[in-house]
Amino acid sequence: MTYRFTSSLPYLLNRVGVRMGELFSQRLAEHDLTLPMYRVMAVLRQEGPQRLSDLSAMVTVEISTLSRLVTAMKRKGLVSRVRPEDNGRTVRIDLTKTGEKLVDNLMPVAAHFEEVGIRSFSEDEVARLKNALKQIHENLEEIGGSD
Amino acid sequence: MTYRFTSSLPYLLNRVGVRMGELFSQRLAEHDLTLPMYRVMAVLRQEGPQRLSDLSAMVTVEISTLSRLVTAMKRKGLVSRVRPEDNGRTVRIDLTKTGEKLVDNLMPVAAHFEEVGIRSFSEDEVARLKNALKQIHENLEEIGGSD
DNA sequence: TTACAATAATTGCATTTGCAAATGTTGTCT
DNA sequence: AGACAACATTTGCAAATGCAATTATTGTAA
Repeated sequence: MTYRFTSSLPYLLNRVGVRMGELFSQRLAEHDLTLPMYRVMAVLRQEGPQRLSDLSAMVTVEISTLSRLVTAMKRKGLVSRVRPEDNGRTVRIDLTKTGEKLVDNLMPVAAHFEEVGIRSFSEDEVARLKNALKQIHENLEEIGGSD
Repeated sequence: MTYRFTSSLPYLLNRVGVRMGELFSQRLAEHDLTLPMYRVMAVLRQEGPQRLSDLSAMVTVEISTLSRLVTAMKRKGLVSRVRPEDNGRTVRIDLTKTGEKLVDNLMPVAAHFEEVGIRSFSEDEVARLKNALKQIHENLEEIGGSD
């Protein structure tokens, strides 16, 4: 069985990922938002306030990039950035009311695009797909970049 | 049933996609290559010479970005860029012998990482997963960015 | 308590990216 | 043939990204 690049997992993943991102980004642009900004807000909405490094792991974005992104979001009034008095080297990022309202409006839009993508699938198939993606991620976590 | 961002398809897709990319990129760096460069080479290897715009669609990379990327790859001797005499507004990108050998060495490495990711799956499950990803892409293609 | 390692976040700088505008080429309509 | 639209690629420029170095704080061991 020969290896076909266009049937490889990274290729297929990247392709749908980029496509979904493009579609949603067009909507986000109407609110002067970028996809990474939305992701940050969505994580904060779901998980509550986070340290920068934890946020970085959750949204899969380089920490230095994220630091600057948070600065921009703070300027827009979407998040707050506080240094807790009990640990002055960390920073606590939280959603503002504005950010909260915004992300609450946007999540249904994201849900819609997802709906379009999986339109032709049964609930069971969707569940299997998502579990597979989680499992793959776990399998990949096991190798630290050495193997 | 409430919407969970971290269970959403875009999130899960992005997460594994980025992770796989990071792992493979480390290997590519040893050859002074980037992930987009590898993708270009892999597509050319599989599909043969391509016009820039076709290549752009295949690798899901902005055409202007790709134009510059091809320039860099040409400088490295990985690809050639020829303007066909029968159509002077297109450009024909092709792998050089060097590029061909390189990508032939790298594809097994890519296959290995894929293997690690799907280690715990049956062949049948993998096939279903890949079909699902193709199907989702098709479903998303149907909306041109308006809906 | 002082010195030093470890952790967390930010910043400098070079590279990459993406949009829009520009360039060059082919097709079409009169 | 001439004018103009459509297509394919490239380039200008501003914004985003990633790595390495820097700054600041906390933990630890003598």
